[in-house]
Amino acid sequence: MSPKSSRAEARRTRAAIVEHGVRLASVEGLEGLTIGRLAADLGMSKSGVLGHFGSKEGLQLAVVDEAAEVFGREVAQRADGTSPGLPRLLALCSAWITYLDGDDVLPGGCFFTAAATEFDDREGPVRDAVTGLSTVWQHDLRRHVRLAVEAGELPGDTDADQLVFELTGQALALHHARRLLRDAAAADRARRAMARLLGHALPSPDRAAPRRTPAAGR
Amino acid sequence: MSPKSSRAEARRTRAAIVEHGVRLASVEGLEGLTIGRLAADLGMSKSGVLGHFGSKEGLQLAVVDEAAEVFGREVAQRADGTSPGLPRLLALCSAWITYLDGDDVLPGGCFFTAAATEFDDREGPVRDAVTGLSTVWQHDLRRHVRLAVEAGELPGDTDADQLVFELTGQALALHHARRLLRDAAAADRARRAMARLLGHALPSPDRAAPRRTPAAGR
DNA sequence: CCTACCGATCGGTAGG
DNA sequence: CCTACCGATCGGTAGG
Repeated sequence: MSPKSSRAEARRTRAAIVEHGVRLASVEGLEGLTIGRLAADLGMSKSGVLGHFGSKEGLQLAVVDEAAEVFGREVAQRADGTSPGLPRLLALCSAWITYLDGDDVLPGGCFFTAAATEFDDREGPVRDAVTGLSTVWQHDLRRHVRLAVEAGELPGDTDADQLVFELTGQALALHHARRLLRDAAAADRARRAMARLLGHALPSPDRAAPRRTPAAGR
Repeated sequence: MSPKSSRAEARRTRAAIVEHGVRLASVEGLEGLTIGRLAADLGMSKSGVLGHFGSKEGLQLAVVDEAAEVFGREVAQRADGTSPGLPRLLALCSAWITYLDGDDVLPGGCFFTAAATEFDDREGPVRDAVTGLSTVWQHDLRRHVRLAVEAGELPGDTDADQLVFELTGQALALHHARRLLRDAAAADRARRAMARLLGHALPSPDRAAPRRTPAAGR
């Protein structure tokens, strides 16, 4: 009866499931995410939810994809207007800290930090997806470290892998201090640590991703 | 019929449950740890297991306590023979890295790294226990940082909280790289990062905790 | 420490 | 997308 495409409606339903799923999973974990809870929250039947994914593992994989989109939107894309190399690296780290410190994106904080420890002892497609996205992010950071070295913005003897390892450590320490220990100073500590590692101050959170030239600024 | 004290037997049974529980929880998580699985693995009935703890939460708390003992034995106590201040700090960090890098202590790696992200969004006694033990460990490290500063072994303007934050980050980065990404170079990276933060090389893993003076060495 | 049991919920299927 | 259902397992209790 409805003139609207049922496929479009199905797509929207699926999107709603996945969006709520990533929120639930950020709190309860990917394994603690249940089809029944998801169905109840969305006013659907369990089989209505499951039909979009085939199995719980299919649902988990869709949620990991959605989490990657959230991370891309909240971190990677916020540095889009900056030049490759050190400026991009500083903008990425600043956005990363803002994302990890914030309460407004996902209720349980960074999905990947939680999924990493939850799945590091398992095998299978979900673990592989989490690992793959972590690797992509590290490669992204390393690429800009190398560009910064080539441009003379970082010392010539910089060990790119080591630097990315240590930056990642500060992000993980921020998650730990902010969410487990509820330390409000954690973001400042991470910011200071990363700035020292990079030899340059990080841009302030509010202006992390200027889309135009600084001439437009105050 | 048995002349042995049934209380002593009950204590041994409880210890066996808790020891296996911490191993299971290091892999499956504290929430993924189930009474039924524990009972099956130990050849007991579920109620036989549950009787020792009253509830799943009681079991979880006992497992957290056991994990603290494992950490104390594998890390803190390995530095017992060193002098307070910088030598202790270096020995603690070296033992910490060895523990995080190893596969021989718990099958799922460091219990607390996993429990921290699993429980940071929950409330209740289990979360409080995990948080408390993390805090105690950080205070322990900070104490030796301060002693090192007072002894002139670290610069006078050292920010002890900041240094502990950054050391923790390297430990977390090691867990992430070693267990999720299966990077065999992770321990070396953490070792290098911590050595730079402390301005001194870490003692080698095998001699992390000499009980006597170096004169006894080779 | 056991057997026997409880209601609730799990992931998933049949059939529409 | 639904109802109706499946066997398995969850944490926990009664009673011994």
